[in-house]
Amino acid sequence: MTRSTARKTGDVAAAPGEDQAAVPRRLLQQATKLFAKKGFDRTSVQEIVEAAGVTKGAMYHYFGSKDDLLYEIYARVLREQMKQLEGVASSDAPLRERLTAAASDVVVSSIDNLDDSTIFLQSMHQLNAEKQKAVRAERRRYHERFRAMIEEGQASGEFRDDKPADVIVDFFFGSVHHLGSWYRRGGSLSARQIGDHYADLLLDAIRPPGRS
Amino acid sequence: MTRSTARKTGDVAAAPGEDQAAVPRRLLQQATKLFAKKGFDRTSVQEIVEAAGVTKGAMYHYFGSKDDLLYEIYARVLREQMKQLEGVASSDAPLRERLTAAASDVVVSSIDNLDDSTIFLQSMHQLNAEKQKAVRAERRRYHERFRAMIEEGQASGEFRDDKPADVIVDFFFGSVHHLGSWYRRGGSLSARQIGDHYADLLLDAIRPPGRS
Amino acid sequence: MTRSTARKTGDVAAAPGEDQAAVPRRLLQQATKLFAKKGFDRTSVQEIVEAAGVTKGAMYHYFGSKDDLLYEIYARVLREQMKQLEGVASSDAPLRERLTAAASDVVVSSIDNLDDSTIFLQSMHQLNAEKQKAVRAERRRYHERFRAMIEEGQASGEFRDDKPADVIVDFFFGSVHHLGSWYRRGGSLSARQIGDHYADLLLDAIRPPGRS
Amino acid sequence: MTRSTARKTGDVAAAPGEDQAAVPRRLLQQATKLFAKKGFDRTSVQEIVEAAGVTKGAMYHYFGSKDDLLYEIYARVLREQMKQLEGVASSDAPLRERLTAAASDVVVSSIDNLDDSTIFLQSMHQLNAEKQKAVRAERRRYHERFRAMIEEGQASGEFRDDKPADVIVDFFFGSVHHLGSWYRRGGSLSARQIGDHYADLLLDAIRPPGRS
DNA sequence: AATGAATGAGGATTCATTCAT
DNA sequence: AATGAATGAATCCTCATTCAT
Repeated sequence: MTRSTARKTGDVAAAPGEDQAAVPRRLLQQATKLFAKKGFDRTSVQEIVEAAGVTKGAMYHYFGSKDDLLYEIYARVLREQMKQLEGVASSDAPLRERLTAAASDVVVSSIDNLDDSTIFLQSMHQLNAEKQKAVRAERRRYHERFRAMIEEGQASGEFRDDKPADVIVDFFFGSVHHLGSWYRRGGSLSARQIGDHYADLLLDAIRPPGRS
Repeated sequence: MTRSTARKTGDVAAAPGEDQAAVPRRLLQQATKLFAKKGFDRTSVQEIVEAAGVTKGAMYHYFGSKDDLLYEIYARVLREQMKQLEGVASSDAPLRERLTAAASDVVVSSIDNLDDSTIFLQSMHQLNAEKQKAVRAERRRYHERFRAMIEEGQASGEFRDDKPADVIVDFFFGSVHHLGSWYRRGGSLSARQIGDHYADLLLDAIRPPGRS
Repeated sequence: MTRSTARKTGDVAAAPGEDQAAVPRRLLQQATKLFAKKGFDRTSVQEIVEAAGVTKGAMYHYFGSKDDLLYEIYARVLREQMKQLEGVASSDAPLRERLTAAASDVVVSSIDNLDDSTIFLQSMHQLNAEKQKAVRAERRRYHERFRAMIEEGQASGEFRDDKPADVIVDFFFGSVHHLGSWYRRGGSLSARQIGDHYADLLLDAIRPPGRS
Repeated sequence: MTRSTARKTGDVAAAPGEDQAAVPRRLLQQATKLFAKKGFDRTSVQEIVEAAGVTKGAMYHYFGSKDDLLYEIYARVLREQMKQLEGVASSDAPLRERLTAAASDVVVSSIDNLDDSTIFLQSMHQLNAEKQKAVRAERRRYHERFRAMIEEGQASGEFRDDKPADVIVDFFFGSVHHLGSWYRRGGSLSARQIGDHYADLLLDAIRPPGRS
């Protein structure tokens, strides 16, 4: 997402909305790319503003700090993934279908936004304490929503209940968060194929023992 | 100008604890602790040497750079896990037992060295290119050894073969590497219990479809 | 991020002397003085910025490195001497007059900027490879322009041709570059007197044998 | 000189004299090479002792400091050139022959020991004050001996006396000291050829005006 | 005569951030 | 809304030298 390639100013007076937004968005885009590539601490504010074609002053006009940039990146991803999960989880499809879709979707969206996944993996602990707490809280909400589906299946007997649901959730999201460390675009498997494989592995792993 | 293994002046008398430990070992210990807690980039050499009770000069006497410290930490973990895997994988137990043991063991050892796992997760990309390559190469060897067991089972029909073995390996090791981001000592589950759960989940995930 | 020529806030009022001078110029001035006095390696960036009354950050705002400072010093001298030489060499005075003037002028300008001469002598090899190459290239152009005059006279029979022109050039510029190591202001001879002596010595040294 | 290539220990007990001396000599040799190549400040004691195949302790056993090393290099060159000059200058050959020989010889010996020339040029000011004074004093004695010959000729009318003798001396030795900055072994001219050219240029430069 | 571990002071450089304009 | 000069603290690393053995 957020692909929005380089709209140059053009009509200065008219259409103010988009161009106005362009600077913060460009900053976020470039910051994402750079944080993913070099890590948060190894990326200087100077590099970010240069990549975005603005000056430092402009950046500090829109963002309070470098931390803020990272936080905004997280917040957006979190927001989107949460929205997606809620959509799927609360549909009235059968549980197995909902869980499969949720699992596959989060893989696909992680791959579509590989940079964000990478940053999540590597840079979260570099946020200041307060923001880190906020991110963790939001992530927990996400996990809880996901876990609820598993617990639902454990209660109904559809899923094995000899393993704590949160161990299963952490097991699965570990895999998901690590996609950035090995998945390379242009490989032989598409994002959706990986998503389906991962969803299958998860669903099969939690079949009740003795059931096919 | 590194290495200098084991000086041991002959049990000097008093203070048997940390102070006794050789300087390089103390440095590695403290660096591991700090890197895990604050991240590689956020940890200064000054902090490390203070924690280890030596001077900067001493550190640079034994290690060529801060990078080296990180590299040595990786190298040790990698070496140990590889040794462990080789022991288990080449035993003459049945395949499922071998894979179960290998999976459970790597979880247990990751938990026993939680700091190392955390560092692995967060800091590998901060190594310089050359060392990063060396670490990746070693890690690949490890994955390949693990994957060989899965392929063995796929060939014999013991494991499903509708998923590429390396997808399965990455799926599983994603989970393993993430232990550091959620497991807290003193929780309700022991390292071995987590290990067994993870091994079960893996083994069940790769049962051939339609088999219990 | 260098250059920033001439700010001049509008003659602020008091203190017309050094304080007024733009930051980059003050830095260059003090660096020249210090490099000449103590050598490039023995001069710390700290000393330079203190002498210039600015902070380290300010210096790195204008110059990419300590090397850059040295390079700029060279570049300015080289530029000026080249301009001077070109003016003299391409006039339509007789060859001997042109060469005499060029020789005398380069001595006078070396003495007028004794610090620069000293630095040239002592510090060029401390520049990084790339910049050193640039300086050498420029210096070679200078020497070639000078040599061309000598070759012109060798061709016309005005100067001896039993010695390679470039040996003569190196012979003479060795003397010139060494001025900084012995000439002291306030001695009995003025810069112009030295210049005339040196020019005479050169011109007489290259008279054709058997001619007064 | 000081070529003395690598006599390996061999007979340990016997012939103690030479091997004993070998360590300091090797240190001096390697230091000379390194100082010439990288400059005094850019050369670390570590590099020197490694090149010489000894340890730091050994070096500090023989030399009080890094400065000492540099000083010894100077002292040796100075001693040798002075001896050579005295030999030539006090012979009973005609003055012009003596001066020609002295000039040519100092060029040849500078080229034969190009490293020492380079060091002289670049590193003298990096000695501590006291040693620097000693070196300057010795060099002055050398110049004075050389100047005496010129003054002798000025008195007798053999050489021009419209230029101060010391200006002539500085003029000439500037050229000599700069040999290291342009002369490359393997060029088209031998050391002796350069020496003869330089001596000719000097002698012709100081002919009385109007005389061939 | 020689080792090599350890010191501790100092060096160049980077960087997030501020502020006058 | 935006600039860009300036800050100042922190960082990694180098090195000559010492000293117990």
